[in-house]
Amino acid sequence: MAQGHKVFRDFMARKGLKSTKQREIILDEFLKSTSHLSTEELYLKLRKKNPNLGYATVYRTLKLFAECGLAEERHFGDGQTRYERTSDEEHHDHLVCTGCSTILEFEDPRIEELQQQVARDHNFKILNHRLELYGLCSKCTGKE
Amino acid sequence: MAQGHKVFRDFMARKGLKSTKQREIILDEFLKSTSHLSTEELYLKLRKKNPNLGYATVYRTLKLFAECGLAEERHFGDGQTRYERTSDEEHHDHLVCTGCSTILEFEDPRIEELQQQVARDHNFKILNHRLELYGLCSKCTGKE
DNA sequence: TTTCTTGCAAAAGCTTTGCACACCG
DNA sequence: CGGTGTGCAAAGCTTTTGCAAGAAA
Repeated sequence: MAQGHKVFRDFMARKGLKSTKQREIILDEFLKSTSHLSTEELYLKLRKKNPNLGYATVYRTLKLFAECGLAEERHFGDGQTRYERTSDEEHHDHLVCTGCSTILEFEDPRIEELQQQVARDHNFKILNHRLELYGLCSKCTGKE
Repeated sequence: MAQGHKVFRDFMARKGLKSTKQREIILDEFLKSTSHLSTEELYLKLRKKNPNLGYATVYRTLKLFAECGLAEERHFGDGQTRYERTSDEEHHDHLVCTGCSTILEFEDPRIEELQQQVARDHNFKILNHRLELYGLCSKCTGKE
C-alpha cells in the first residue's frame, strides 16, 4: 500500500507535478479496489464520498497512474477502458466468463516461457503482453 | 474465396436477410483484404470505387460478418474496432509492434494446449481466446 | 406488395480538451 | 506570486440508431 503512494509521489516529484487532495483520494480508492476497474466504476465509487469530484479528473489521474507504472490500461471489448493495478508479483492473465462477466486471474510460467520463445524466433522484443481466455466459468457452464 | 460467399449466403437465407449489391461489394473487399482491417480502413477502400456507400452500411455489414462467423472483432487498444477474417485453419495469435504498428501472426500448439490445461484446472470452458504480445519488431528494436 | 436495406444525419457512448477559477509550492 | 490542477461544459471520436426513400423477394 505505502508502496503505491511512494511510487506516485516520486513520479510527481520527478515530473514537477503537484500533490492534491483529489489525487490522494483517487489513489487511495484505486489501490483499495479490486482489479479491472473501469473509469466509470471508480468515478462512481469516489463520487459517493466526494460529490464535487469531476469525471475529467478521474480520467486524467488514471492516465497518470498508467504513466508512472502503477496501473495498466486494459480493453476487454466493451467500449470501456479498464485499469488494473500492476504488481511486482508474477504477471497474470485472465479467464473472462461471457456468462456472468466474472474475471478470473491465473498465471502459468510455462506459457510465459513459450511466449518468449516465439518472440525470439521472430526477433521480437516483448514489452508487454496479454492473454485472455473467453468462455464459461464453472457456474455458467450448465446454464446456457 | 467461394467458401466465404457461401457461408454468408447461407447465413442470410437462414435469417431471412436479403442479398444486396452493397453486401456483395463489402464482402468481396473484406475477403480480398489482409487481416486486421479497421472499419474505417475498409470503408475508405470501398469509397474509392463506390462513392455512395454509407459508413453505417459498412458497420452494419461487418457486424453481420461477425455474426455468421466469417469475421471476428478485435480490439487492439487504439479506439478502433478491427475485423479479422476467421479461417478454418489453425488459430493464430499476434505480435503487435508498438514502434511501427506492424502486426505479425504466429501460432503455437504448445501454448494452445497449456491454455486448455489452465481452463480444465478452473473448470472453465474456453469458447474463444486472444493472445497478443506487444513490443518491438526486429526493424524497430534499434530505433527507439 | 411486403419486408428488409440503404444513406444520411442525428444521437449516443466514452474520452479529451478549453477555460476560468482554485490550489500547491 | 507563477505554474499546476480542478470542475464544468463543450468538443472529439467511434459507433449506433431513426427515418424516408429505395431495392429485393
